[in-house]
Amino acid sequence: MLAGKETAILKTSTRQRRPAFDRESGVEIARKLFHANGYDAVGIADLTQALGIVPPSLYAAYGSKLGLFERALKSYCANYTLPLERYLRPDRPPAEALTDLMVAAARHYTRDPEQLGCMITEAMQADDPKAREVANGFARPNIDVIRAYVAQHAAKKDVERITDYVLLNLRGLSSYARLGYTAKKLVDCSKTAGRALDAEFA
Amino acid sequence: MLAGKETAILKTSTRQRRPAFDRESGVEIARKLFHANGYDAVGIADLTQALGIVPPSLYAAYGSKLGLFERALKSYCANYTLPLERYLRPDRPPAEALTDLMVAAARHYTRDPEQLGCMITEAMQADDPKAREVANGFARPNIDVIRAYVAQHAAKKDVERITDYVLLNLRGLSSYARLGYTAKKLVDCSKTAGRALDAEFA
DNA sequence: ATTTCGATATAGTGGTCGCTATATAGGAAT
DNA sequence: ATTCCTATATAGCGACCACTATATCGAAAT
Repeated sequence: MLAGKETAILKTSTRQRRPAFDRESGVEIARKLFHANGYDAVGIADLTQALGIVPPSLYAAYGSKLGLFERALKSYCANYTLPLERYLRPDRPPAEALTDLMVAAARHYTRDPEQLGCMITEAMQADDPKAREVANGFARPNIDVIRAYVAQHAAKKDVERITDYVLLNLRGLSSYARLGYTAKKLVDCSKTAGRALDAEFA
Repeated sequence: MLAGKETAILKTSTRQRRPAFDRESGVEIARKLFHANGYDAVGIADLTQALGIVPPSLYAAYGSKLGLFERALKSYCANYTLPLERYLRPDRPPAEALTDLMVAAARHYTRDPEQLGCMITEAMQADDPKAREVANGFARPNIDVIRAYVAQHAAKKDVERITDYVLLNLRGLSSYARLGYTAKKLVDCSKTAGRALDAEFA
């Protein structure tokens, strides 16, 4: 290689060098972007611009777009999901607890107009198969918590059906939140959905 | 321009010319592709390959990707959606009719593993805003049919809430169908959802 | 003071996106 | 037979995609 002389042409005076950026706060910024727009719709350019860095820094820090997304989802799970246990206390009437959970989800999913819906739920529907897989991994523990709670209160043959029903409504709430439905409308939907649970657990 | 001579270099012997393609069957092929994969995930290259044509033919025939998608959705609405009127007969018990509708949707959305869910519902969640707008246009009449049916049987103050609940469950069914849930699971969800309607209309 | 090493910078990779400028083929009209 | 007109063909547009080869900077270690 005789590249030594050529590369020396680079002007050294105009190069601006920033201090190393904070990777944790970078994850938070990425989380907001991914939550607001979805995995597919957020590009590397969007991310680097929002983080105030250039692509190589992003790849050095997070490995790939998917790697950054995974960290963003992890942060979401740790700090921004509904506290399921707060609603699903083992001694509560189950229909009431599950209804409260859905009502809380309705409010949670519409809390911030730039963070509508459930980030995990929406990511499970991404076009990118790897992003879906990551999202499924984060969803599973939460699903298991709900199923385990239902299993404590329903006949064995009904557990899967009731769990599916609750999950399906949560997914509907997330989708409708993203479509712009108001908190009131979604809360009404949750309460209506709860009436089926009243009947199931009567 | 002195391009006359240069372009004469094109070999005229190897050019294969196909007969004009059938635009209506092209729409059907596109409908399947869009339904199976979603608007965003289907590219012009996928479409032209499936139709056996080259891009300029596609644009001459349909104007744009969005134009073709619009025709595909129109075909879907005309020939492949649930016949709402068949379930929502004005003289039926409303909880029964709406439950039947949801059960039928559960089966309909899982009928063909390559055409899972409702094409309109899914398109309303596309990343492309124009595709969403088109989908909303096709969704509205169907929503109105359901709302009008509910309005015939429920108190005025409950119409919107019950309609939203049914629509939210239909959306959930479509999403879960696409995630691979079996027809049986979705039918169970529909029946469970129906129990809320039993209570509402009691 | 010198070396080392990690994090930044510039600049660009090959690939795909939706879309089109231009030319040629073939049938219909004259 | 010549002229149109339409629908095809080749070839490629500029923009964006996720990602990276390479160089230089700056601080820590020696």
